[in-house]
Amino acid sequence: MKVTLKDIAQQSGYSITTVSRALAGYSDVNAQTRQHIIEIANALGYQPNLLARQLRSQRTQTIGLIIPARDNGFSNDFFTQLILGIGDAAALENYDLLVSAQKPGEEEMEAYRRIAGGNRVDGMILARTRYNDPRISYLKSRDHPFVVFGRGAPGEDSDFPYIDVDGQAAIQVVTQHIIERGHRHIGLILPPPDIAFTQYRLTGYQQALAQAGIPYRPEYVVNGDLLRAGGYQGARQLLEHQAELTAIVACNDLMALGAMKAVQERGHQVGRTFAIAGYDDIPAAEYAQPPLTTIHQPLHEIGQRLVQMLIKIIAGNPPEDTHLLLPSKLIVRESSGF
Amino acid sequence: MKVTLKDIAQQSGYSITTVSRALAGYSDVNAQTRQHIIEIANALGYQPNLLARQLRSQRTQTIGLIIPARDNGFSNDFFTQLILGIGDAAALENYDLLVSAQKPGEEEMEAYRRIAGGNRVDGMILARTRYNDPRISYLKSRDHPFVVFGRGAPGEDSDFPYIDVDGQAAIQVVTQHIIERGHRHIGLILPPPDIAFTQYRLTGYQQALAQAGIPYRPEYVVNGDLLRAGGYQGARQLLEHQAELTAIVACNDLMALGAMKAVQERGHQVGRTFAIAGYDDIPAAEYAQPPLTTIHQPLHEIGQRLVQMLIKIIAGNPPEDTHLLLPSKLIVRESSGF
DNA sequence: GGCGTAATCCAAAACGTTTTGGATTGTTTT
DNA sequence: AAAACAATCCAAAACGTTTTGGATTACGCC
Repeated sequence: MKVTLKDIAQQSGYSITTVSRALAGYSDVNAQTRQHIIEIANALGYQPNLLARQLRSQRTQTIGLIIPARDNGFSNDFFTQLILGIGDAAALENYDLLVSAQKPGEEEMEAYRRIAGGNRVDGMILARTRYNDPRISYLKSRDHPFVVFGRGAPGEDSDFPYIDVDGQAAIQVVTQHIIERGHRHIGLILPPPDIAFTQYRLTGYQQALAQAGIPYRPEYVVNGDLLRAGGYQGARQLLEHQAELTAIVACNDLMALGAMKAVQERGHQVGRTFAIAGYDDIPAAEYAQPPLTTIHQPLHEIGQRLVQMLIKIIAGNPPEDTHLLLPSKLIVRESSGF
Repeated sequence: MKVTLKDIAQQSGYSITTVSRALAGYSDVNAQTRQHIIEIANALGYQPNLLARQLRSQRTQTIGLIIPARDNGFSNDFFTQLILGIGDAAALENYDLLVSAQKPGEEEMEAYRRIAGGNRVDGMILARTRYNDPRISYLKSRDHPFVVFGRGAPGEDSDFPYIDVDGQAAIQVVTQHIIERGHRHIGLILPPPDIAFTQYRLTGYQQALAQAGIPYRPEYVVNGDLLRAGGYQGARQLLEHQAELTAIVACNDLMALGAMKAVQERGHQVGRTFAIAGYDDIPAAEYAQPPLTTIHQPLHEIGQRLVQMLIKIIAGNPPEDTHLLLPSKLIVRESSGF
């Protein structure tokens, strides 16, 4: 049977209060008494009921995280990596993780209401910000602690705590790298337009072009679904209408791999006659043929920082700077040439 | 501020009991009253406090899962895939997931005690069984519902609910496939010996050899750490002392990829003069050069079945068969020859 | 003897639900 | 007119903690 404080109290002859305080280490209980109580607790295999403790103390030591359910059309590589980083960091701080898989949409909002509104967690971590994100408005309106991986889109005011990678700079750097390899006609495969970071990536691309004195041509830019299929289709579309292209930058690795296939099918030699670059540095990027030039984000570190920032916010002393922009790293591999 | 049943009771003039029963849909409350109460609840933005509900009703609608923290030396591809499967299935059944990242060892056991013993979850899912697994003994002794992905090792009695993939058959099939390609000197890179499934894999390998009339030679078998480095080292060791080898079967893809590197460094052409196969079908396997022949496990389906079985056990009516052995699939790619 | 102080203990309230076991009406049946 | 019944409501207990605000005792000091 479950053993409770009451059982220990009866067994030891002390009150529930004293047992509780003995086990919690308060100084107003006699050393011998405490010893005695601890022994009984161990003998009975006492484990505190965390629900009761949480209800009473109004703290859960838990962080909530809602991830997209599988069939949403997005790659999950990204989220699973993030979960690991968050999970590791949370464990170090003695927090657990409450995870719920939901499709974006009404069910997802319902999960936010249930988990955040239902007091199951002390704070939440969101990712992949969308335009006018209803999750953010909800949490803000409820005054529920949260941090976000990803700023709002350029137009929006991002007055919520976030950590982001400077995707604009990253795409600029990778585009610049492609330009340095001698390319002038460079296609771009963007994420869907409702994702908040899409605009930053486009701007980075435009900046690199401008810096090199290459005119920006909108017909070189398409949107993809962040999956391999989207990259494949996007690349085919580009190649069909813009035969002069000799390079493509894709906004994530899966799309880059899809694009690589389309480019190869068209007879180009990726890495020799055609350059391709991605973004994310997923494990498959390293093993692609040719290996994919890409942008590496420190996901594990990001997870840790998200947790640390959230915990400070929960504790009521948010860090001075709740808007963190982390740098990423260009990983040059063979797909962008030699 | 948080709005509770009490607030709705005051606002509406009814008692807390009636408010609770109205919202829960009991038939002993007048239709108009219910309507009125529901309206007030909505107006106030009422969200039930789940901690209180769980404490009172002794059900949490939550499944616990403890994953290895990052620096444990194992690949996490496997676990993250599993989390997604479990998360999706759990969401469908209206369960949430409580995840904690812990290094195997005393801290991990502590987490089991805290989470299972502390009433935070209705049941737990374990994976990667070890010899004489202390987690299993603990949960059994506590009578806490759980299911395991992975049987006990051959010698042990696996009298706990589990779902496993028939790794013995899988390795037999892949070894057989290599033999059919004409190889007679086939190395094997096993997982560490303390993992429960290691023995099954070895047996499958031996069976395939025996079936083909090839003598088993223990010097063809080494253990690796389930990481790329382990595969690399294992393969180097094999090649150094057993120069006659023309093929290597590795017990997971990461080790296979490491082995591939070692083999290539030695001047062999993988897929032509040398065959390599892995196990897991991680995303990188498809993109490896050459693409890796491997074993695909239906991880998403496994996650779903684990959840369904666990939920039945929690409800008190375990399914007839709590020992499920699922088949896997051989994925033939170029690394095993043409 | 009265008073302050320190050490040790505990009853009761509180966290926010759900459930139990009626209580109170009004209506129908005998 | 009494009895049975249906409809509607609710007070109080319970889940297992933590915390508040003392109570009790023993002791030293004036």
